[in-house]
Amino acid sequence: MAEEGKSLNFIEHIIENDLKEGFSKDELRFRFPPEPNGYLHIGHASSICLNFGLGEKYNAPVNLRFDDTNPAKEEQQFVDAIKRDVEWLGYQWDQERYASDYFEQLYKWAIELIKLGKAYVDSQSSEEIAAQKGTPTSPGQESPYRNRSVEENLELFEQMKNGDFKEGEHVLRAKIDMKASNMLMRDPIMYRILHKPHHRTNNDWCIYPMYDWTHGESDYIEQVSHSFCTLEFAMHRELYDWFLNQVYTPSKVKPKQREFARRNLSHTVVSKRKLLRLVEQGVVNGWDDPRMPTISGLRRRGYTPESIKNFANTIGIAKRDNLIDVSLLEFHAREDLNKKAPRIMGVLNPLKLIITNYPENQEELVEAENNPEEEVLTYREVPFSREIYIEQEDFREEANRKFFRLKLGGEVRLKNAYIIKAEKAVKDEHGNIVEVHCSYDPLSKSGSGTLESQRKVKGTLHWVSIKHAIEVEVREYDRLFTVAEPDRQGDKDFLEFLNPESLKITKGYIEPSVATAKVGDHFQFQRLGYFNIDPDSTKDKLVFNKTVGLRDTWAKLEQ
RNA sequence: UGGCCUAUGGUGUAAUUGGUAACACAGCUGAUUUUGGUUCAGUCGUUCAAGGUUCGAGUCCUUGUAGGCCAACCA
Repeated sequence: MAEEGKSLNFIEHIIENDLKEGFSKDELRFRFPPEPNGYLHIGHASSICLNFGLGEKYNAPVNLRFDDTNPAKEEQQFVDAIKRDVEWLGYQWDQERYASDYFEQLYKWAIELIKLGKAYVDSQSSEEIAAQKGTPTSPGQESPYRNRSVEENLELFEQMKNGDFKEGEHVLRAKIDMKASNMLMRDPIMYRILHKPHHRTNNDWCIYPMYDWTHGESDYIEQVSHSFCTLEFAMHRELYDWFLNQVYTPSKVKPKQREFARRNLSHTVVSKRKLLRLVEQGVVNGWDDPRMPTISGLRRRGYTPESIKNFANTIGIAKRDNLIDVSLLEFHAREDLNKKAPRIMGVLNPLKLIITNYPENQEELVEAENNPEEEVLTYREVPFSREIYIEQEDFREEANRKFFRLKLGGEVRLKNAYIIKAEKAVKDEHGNIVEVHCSYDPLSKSGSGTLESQRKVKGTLHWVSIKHAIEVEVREYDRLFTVAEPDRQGDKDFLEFLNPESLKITKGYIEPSVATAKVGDHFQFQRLGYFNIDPDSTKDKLVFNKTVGLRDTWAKLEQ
C-alpha cells in the first residue's frame, strides 16, 4: 500500500516508472543480500529498511539471501547474528536463501558458457592475470589460454570441480573484452579453486563462484525484480547485465540493479572490515559492544527498532556522498524512548544530604508518575527518608540566579517529595563538600494539595533514599572516535583517532522499584538520560548502559 | 591519463518532472513545565560556477570546477 502525500526517493521513482510502463505489480520482488562475514551495522539498517520498506509499501515479497560464495571469510555465527538483527528490526523475509543453494545451477550455466565459447579456463597465476588486466587508462592483454578449445576447457573445468588441482592453478574466466573501458569487463574471473569447507556445503565444492557471476544469477533465480546495492557496484552493472543476458529467457523477469550511496555516520566507521579490526584488536568488547554502530551494539546500547527505522527513513536514500551526524541518530533514540521509557530516579555522582528536621527513624512512601507521556497516568511508590543522595552537580555553596538548583540558603523541590532549604555544607579536610544539611517543610509534600505544596520553587532535584537505594553499575559511553571522519584523515589510520574516554564505568544508586527489571528494559533516569539493563547484569548486580543523555540546555549555558 | 557517478541551508533529504525552493535535525528567541526533559510558538539560513534555451530553469543543453568510485582468485 503506497503512502500518500509522501515524497518519493529516486529508487521509488524508478519503481513507479517501471509500473507505469507496464511492469506488473505482482512481479515486484526484493531482496536483502548480506555476506555472512560480520555483523550488520547501521548502514545495513538503511538497506534493510529500504528493501523491506519497499516490500511493505508494494506488498511484495522480500528474500533474505546470504551471499556466501567465499568460505574463507564466512561463518554460521554471522548468519545467526544477521537473522537475529533483521528480525529484531521487525521485518519478516519471504524466503531464506543462500547463494550456495545455487552452486549446482551456476555450475551448469558455466558449462553452457564454455560450450558457447564465452568462458575459458585460464592457467596463469593471479599475478600474471593482474598484469594483463591493464589499467583504467590502458587496455588489457589477452591471456595465452584465451582460445583453448571448448573440449579442453570443459575437461579442465571438470577437473577443477573434482579437486584435481591446487588452489590458484586455474580459474574460469568469462570471455568478454580485454580492451573494455570498464575494467570489470576485461574477462572477469567466474570461478576460483578453494579447498576450504563451506559453512553450508562443507566439502562438496572446491570451486567457488565469484560475486559478479553469482549475484545477478541469484537475483534471476529468485526472480527479484529490483536489486539495490551501494554505489561502488555501479560499474558492476554492465557485467551484471552481461551475465544475466547469457541465461535470460524472455518470459521471465530480468532483475534490474540500481545503486544508492552508502550512509556514513559521523564519529564512527561504517565498514565491516574496519569494525572487524576493532573487534579483533580488542578495542571494543565484541561486535555487540554498545559503542559499536552495529545493530547488535545499538540494541545493547538501548536503541529501539523504531528509533533505528525512523532514523533510516529520515535520512532517506540518494546517490550523493553524505556524512550524517550521530546527533540525528541520538535524536531518534530520545524521541522514541521519551514515549516508552518509564521514569525513575537514580543518582550517579552521589552527595549525601541530611534533612535535619526529619525524624531519625521515619520513612514514608511518596507517589511518583511512571511517565508523564502516558495517556492514562500510572504511579509507583518511592521510599523517602532523612538521608538521601542528590547529584554533586546539583549543589553549590554559592551560585548566580541562573543556577536553578540547590545553594546555601536556597530552596528546591525534591521531585515527588518536599521542598527543602540548604542550611550548611559539611567539608572534609581538603575542603571538599561531603554532606549537605537541609531543613524541609513538612507541609510541602507533593500532591498533598496544601498551599505550601503548591509553592513554586525554581528547581526540582531527583534523589534516592540512601537506606533504600540499590547500588548498580553504570556504563556511560561517548563517541568511539574524536573526529567526525576517522577513516578520512589523510594517510592516518582510523585507529589513531580513538576516543580514550569512550567508556566510563561508575557506581550509581537507584530507587528500589527497578529491582525486578529485566535485561533490555529501558528507563529514563530523570534529569540524566535514557538507560537500559545490560545482559552482563546478575541477580546481585544490575548493570545499566546509558543509551543517550537528555537534551541538556543547562550544559550549553554553562559552556 | 580513461571510464562511470554526484553536486540544493551547518547536516540529511524533498520539490507534483520546466511554474512561489520546502521538511527534519542542529542553532537562536520566547511560553509552559514538580525532569534546565517533553510540548508549544517564533526565528536564522539553501540551488557549485559561467554561459545558453525558455514568458519562466534547482530541474533541459554546453563548458568548467569540486568530490566519490574503478586495475582482490573479496563482496
